[in-house]
Amino acid sequence: MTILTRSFYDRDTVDVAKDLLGKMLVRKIDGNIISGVIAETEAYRYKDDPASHTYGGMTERNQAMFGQVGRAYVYFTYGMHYCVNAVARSPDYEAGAVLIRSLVPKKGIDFMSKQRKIHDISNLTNGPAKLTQALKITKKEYGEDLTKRSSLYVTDGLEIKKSEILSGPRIGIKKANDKMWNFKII
DNA sequence: CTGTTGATCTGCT
DNA sequence: GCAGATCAACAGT
Repeated sequence: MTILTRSFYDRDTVDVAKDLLGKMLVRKIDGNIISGVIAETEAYRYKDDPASHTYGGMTERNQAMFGQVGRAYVYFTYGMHYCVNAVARSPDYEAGAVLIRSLVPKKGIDFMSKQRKIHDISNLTNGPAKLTQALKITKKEYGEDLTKRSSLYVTDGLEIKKSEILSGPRIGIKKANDKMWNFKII
């Protein structure tokens, strides 16, 4: 498995969201290797996207989305949940990131079960806040470099054909529902 | 400072 | 289907 290079994230946020489907998200922690195939993503941009955290400018919380591409943007929401994004945008664009919504567990299923305190594999990482809990991703991973063999990175995975990608409106948001920026594998 | 809202999940009805 | 957990950003006072 080869790690995706910085240039992979150096393109339009929506294109990167599509291309991340089928790739492997790898987490190294306490000597454990945990990995899963990315099965669902959402693109979030900037001024043309009222639903994005960055709409309205940079804040202390969202500054990672304005920073170097290929890094992790982790945010806290609803008082108890973390969600993880990969910073991605074309070079002439100010901000953007891809929310990783769902994984198919591959390695480290024992570790994930322990984190989530459940044994139902199909319920382990099928939601944005579930997968961060399963992979033990917190604000410590804010800004982690996904293009290096660090504690969190993304590698090559399955080949996904265009006909296998389903797009639709993003889930759980009320603004900008005309943007079909949710992508998943059939 | 105060009140509202939210890229969520769980558990109960 | 809906309440509850519980916090950061933001708009308003």
